[in-house]
Amino acid sequence: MKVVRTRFAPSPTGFLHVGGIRTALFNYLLANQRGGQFILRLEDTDRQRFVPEAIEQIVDGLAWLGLKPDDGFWISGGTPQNIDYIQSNRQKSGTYQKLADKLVGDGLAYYSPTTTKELENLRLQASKAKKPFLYRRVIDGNNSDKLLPNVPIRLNIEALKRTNVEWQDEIRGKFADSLTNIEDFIIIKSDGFPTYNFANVIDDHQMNISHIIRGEEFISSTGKYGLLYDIFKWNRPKFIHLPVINGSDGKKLSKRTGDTNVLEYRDKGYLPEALLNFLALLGWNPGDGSTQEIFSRDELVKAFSLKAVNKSPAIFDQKRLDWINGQYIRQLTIDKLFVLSQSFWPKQSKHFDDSYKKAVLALVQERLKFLAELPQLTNFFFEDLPIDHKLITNHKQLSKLSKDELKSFLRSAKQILLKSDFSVTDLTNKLNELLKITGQKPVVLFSLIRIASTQASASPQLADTLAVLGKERSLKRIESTVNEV
RNA sequence: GGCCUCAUCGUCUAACGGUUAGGACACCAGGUUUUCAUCCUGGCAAUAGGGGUUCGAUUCCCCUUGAGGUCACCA
Repeated sequence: MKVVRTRFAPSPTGFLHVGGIRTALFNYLLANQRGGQFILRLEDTDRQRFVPEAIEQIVDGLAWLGLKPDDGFWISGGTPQNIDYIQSNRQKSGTYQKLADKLVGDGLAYYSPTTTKELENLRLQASKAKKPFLYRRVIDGNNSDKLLPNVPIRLNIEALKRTNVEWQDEIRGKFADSLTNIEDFIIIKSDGFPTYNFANVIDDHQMNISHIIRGEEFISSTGKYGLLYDIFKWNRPKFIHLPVINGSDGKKLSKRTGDTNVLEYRDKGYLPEALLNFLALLGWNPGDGSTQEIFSRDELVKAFSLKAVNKSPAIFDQKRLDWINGQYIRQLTIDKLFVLSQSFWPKQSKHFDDSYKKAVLALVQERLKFLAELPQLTNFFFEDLPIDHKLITNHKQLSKLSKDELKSFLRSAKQILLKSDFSVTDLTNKLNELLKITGQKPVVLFSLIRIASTQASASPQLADTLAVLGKERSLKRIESTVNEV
């Protein structure tokens, strides 16, 4: 049985987005499930669009998600590793040129001197005539025999002496492309770099890749790759084309609809396991009738199967991601959550010790969807907010009360809380006593005390909140509200 | 336009050719002694349309429609 080797082969032209991560994830899952290897290769043959920072971003993104390759390019301690998995380095060593030369020698490829401008013209004419344009050797005329400098090399389709290519997709079945639809595509560009079409086939073969899992945008060019495998008499790997992930509008991901750098999810406080869980369920489902929604990394590895991968496109649903992330946050112990939350606390929290912060965290854990929400949910625990009169005037019941009534309730509250030891149980008892004494409903009294002690529109349970705030701070806030209300 | 892919609730999806078409997110309502949230209960909501095949079609076939991909010296 052949060893399973999958690869993720991004092009360093920009940041990694959710679609790329999902592709990486499925490659990772298959390799891990079959005890194989997951490889990272850098496809940097487009020198125009090359963005050096993208390399580090890709590695950072994968590292954050825990999708570390078993082999291939990586950066460790700032030092690039296995740089022979970078196509530009392989280009330098002549890997691609050698094979292209062989094809030229065999008459299966040729140097094509037709200029870009001439090409543009031909394409324009074809589109005017409503005919598809296909590049063929005759267009070059007699020039193609001469060895010219800085000229691209094209594959000679007619010299292949065949009419079609067949190939198989593991989840979509059989495909057959007529060669009348495949032009003499460029394999080596005029700058000497291979095109993706050429390099990916050579690399996948030389790197012993067994399964190619990539986006469905490659379906229409897979026939070309099949041709190349046949020309070189190489065994083909298995092809798997994943459905696209679209934005919330059902169209291609855009800035507005979720096309964000994965590192932004890290910076917003999404947990890598949650993002992975969410992405795994976009285009895949165990399909065994189970209704499981939350999968740990190990569970995904175990349950994953190519057979259960979907064919239809999925839409990126932020709310579902938030829900899954919330589930993961709730599963965490306070200590673990505390470690993860380090960079998300509001500024004023630096004046407080860890145990206080942990107590706060325990109260907000169940309402966090992502860690960046921490400041807005907890700021009143760390600083005395100015009195916000609207909290009372906009309140259904409180707005009906006079100032004197409000003051009197707050004074009673202060009096009775003064006698509390501020444990949650005692606070609960005292607050209940207060209800009896004043004869007020909880909705009135508790709302009032909550607003006075937090000045926030929402907070955790009253007794819990007061207990964490502590006696001194709570009473001081109630007192100042009495004065200003 | 040529070639190709896809089609179940708004969204992610389940359903050996036989189910009251299931679950989850979202939304709505109620409950858990205040709010927000969590949690619980309930509700709304789908097989794109038309033909076949079959005793029986979400499922198999064809057509239509719709959505998408691709037609680069980008990947």
